[in-house]
Amino acid sequence: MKKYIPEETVARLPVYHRYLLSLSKQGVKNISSKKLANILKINDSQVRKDLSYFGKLGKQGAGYEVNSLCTTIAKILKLDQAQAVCIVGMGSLGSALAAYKGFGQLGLKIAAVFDKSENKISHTIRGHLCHDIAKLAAVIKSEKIEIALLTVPAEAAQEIAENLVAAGIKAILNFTPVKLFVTDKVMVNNVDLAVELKTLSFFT
Amino acid sequence: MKKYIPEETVARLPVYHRYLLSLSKQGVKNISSKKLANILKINDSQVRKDLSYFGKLGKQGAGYEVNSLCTTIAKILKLDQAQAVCIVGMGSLGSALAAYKGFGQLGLKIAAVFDKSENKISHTIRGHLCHDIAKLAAVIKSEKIEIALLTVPAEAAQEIAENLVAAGIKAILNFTPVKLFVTDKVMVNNVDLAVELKTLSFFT
DNA sequence: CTATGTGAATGGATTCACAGCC
DNA sequence: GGCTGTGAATCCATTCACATAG
Repeated sequence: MKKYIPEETVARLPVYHRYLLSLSKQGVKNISSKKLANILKINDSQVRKDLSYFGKLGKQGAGYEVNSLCTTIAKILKLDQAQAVCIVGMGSLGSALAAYKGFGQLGLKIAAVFDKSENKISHTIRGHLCHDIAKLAAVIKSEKIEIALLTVPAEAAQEIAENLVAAGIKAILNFTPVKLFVTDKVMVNNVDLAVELKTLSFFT
Repeated sequence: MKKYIPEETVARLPVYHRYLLSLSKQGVKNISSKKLANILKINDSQVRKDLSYFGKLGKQGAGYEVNSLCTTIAKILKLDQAQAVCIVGMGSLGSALAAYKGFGQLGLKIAAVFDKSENKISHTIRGHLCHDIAKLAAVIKSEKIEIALLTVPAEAAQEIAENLVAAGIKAILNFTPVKLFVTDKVMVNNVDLAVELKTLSFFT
């Protein structure tokens, strides 16, 4: 078990988990790093090094036991814990996310959604009661929310991010095109469709 | 002008462009790599190195001229060209993307949308006539489409990606959780919400 | 003999540091 | 003085290669 784990490694864990789950359903008992790597089109020592950050999970000569590895990764990623998340900003993207069925499988639960608009507050959107964004801190604390999906307009992003941090949020998935400036104790991941699309068009 | 440009550099260009555009609107004439870097929370020599891949764009002692740099980046990213894109798979995500207003600003135009379902084909979805996915190749060729957004179910992803490549697509933005196996002449970028969310929950 | 776990080597992006120009 | 452009140095993830275990 190492102290420092590269973010790239953590980002591959969900991929390993997804494939191990399907192997498990197919009744496969064991798999080698080489086979796993071939399927995922990566290097086999990458698989071994990634997994070794979390202990000696395999058996020399035999490979990795599918079910137990799957469970171990699920624990590492806290897929067994039903973590509370909130969605801040109920525009078209926020609403679409609120309707996303996959949260449960990911060990996540939408515990609150927020907007500042009068005609959304206190209404139910995609099955979730919309709170006034002014009550962000109170709801985040009472619901013990640690992860926020930020889907507000760009102009509001930085200020609301600061409110989220002050309220005790530990991680933000930022869908706005703004580079958020927050303490590095808070993890920020960015999903920026415009960047993805523009980058692609360079390569055509 | 160098031969090889790191993908990371290309991914930062849209970010530079977005900020330069807002500076331009504010009437700012010049900016130094240091100021730009401070705003974007990156290193100033990173900014200079990135830009230097595309020529000597700045002036020593004076920095970069905002408007001309903005235009130069727009050209590099082909934002001035109205490239044709298609969306393959008109489920909830595909439909949400079809409704996205930002394509025009990005120099992109939705030239076609596809689905295989009888009750979508030949219907108009979010203002776009839905084509039969069986006619993928013909429409891609006639509309000169080079970029595809892939929003089909996971099971179908690899097969359809192969069809897209065969039809002459140059870049795929892959929203499915499947690692696509295609010739490396085709650029593939992945947007995987499940990976983003699971990665975040590790860090809480 | 098979396959893991890991130190060493590699490769590529980031950062430093400074020569050169305004 | 101020600031760019860039070779050199550094940092860090990936890959290699092998000692070790089953």
